[in-house]
Amino acid sequence: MGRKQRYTREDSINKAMQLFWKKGYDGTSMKDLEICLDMRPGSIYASFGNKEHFYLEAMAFYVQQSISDIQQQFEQKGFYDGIKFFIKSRLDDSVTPSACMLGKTVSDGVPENTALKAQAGDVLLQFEVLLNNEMIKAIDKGEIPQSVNKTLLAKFINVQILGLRCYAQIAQDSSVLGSILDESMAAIKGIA
Amino acid sequence: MGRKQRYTREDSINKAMQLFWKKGYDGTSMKDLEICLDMRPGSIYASFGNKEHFYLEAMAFYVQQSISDIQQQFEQKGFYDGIKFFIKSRLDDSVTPSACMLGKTVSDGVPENTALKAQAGDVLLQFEVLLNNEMIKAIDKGEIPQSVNKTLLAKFINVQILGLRCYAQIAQDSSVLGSILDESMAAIKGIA
DNA sequence: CTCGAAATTGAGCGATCACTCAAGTATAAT
DNA sequence: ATTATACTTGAGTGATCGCTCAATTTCGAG
Repeated sequence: MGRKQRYTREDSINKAMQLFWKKGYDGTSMKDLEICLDMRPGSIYASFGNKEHFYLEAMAFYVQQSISDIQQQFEQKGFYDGIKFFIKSRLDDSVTPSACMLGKTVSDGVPENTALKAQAGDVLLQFEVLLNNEMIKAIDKGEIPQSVNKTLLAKFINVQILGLRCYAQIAQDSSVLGSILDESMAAIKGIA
Repeated sequence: MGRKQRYTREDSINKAMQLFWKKGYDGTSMKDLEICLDMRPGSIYASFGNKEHFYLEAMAFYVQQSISDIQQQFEQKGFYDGIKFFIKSRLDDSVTPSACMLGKTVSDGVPENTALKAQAGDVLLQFEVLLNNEMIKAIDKGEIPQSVNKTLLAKFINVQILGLRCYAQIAQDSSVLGSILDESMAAIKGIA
């Protein structure tokens, strides 16, 4: 009994994620979301609580997608090339923002919304754990030497991703981005 | 004749810069600025036009300070150590944000305020010209080899700075930041 | 067809936003 | 003192903000 849902939750979160990602937390108004989702305020609040909670869900969705994507890259291409093509696909993508949503969230002003920054920061650090685990697999396969400082390398990779994806926003052509990425990859391999 | 100024322009811009830098464009309200500067809206608008123009001036002030600072570092410490200590002093500074104001501006949402992003992006690219010129001096001094790809190295350095300063916002302790910076510096020297 | 449950709606709330401008105040020359 | 000028003031503008909730619509079960 009861009325049918007009919207699937996942589709709404996906659309909201893209908007939040592009325009940021403060830059996205509820009115923007109403238009983007074709939902009225009452429906949005019934489904997602408030704006902050909605952003948290959107960010969690972003993370889920990113993680499943990079793990797929690792399976297909190994450690180094997995990282390389994960980054490359984001630098080349012209429909979604090139910058990392987590990096943007961490940098985004408003110390009032500490919960958003805290979650973004936490997830960024969790990503290093994922990298750590993948390095262990790569060591088993002999792709990278056992001597590598895994913790440091994971952080260095994070810095490269944040830097490249931030820089991609101002880079003129994508071929130069490819060259910088090559240097970053060389530096990553140099640590091992 | 006429009334004396209660505020010096430079001091007001400096205070506004710190606020904008910390809270971002959207995150900073005119009310925030009124309190921070101890000025009433009329005075602010008479002196600085509107919020967007004020931000542009604050960003220009930020750039001016950064440039004079890094050039001083270059003079005192040479090319590599100049860069290293320029970054290090920003990573360690606990009073101003560790993130680069230009990077934050470029990442900040709101595609409406394209002027802000455009200026931030332009200045970031101009910074590469400054690095280029400094490399030429360093080549003359024999600090770096003539064979270096100056354009690429300048962009790579930009990526390192943006990445490190973004990451600094989530890093727990500063000693690990120093280690990552060391790796970045090794990578920079590796390109030459 | 009736009725209760589930889902959606949108007018409208108080608060805050960027911004304006007529009025007030302090200064130096006359 | 008077006056012209430079500077500051803050109440108030309409617009937009995040958000609420009583009313409406749409469904399945009886």
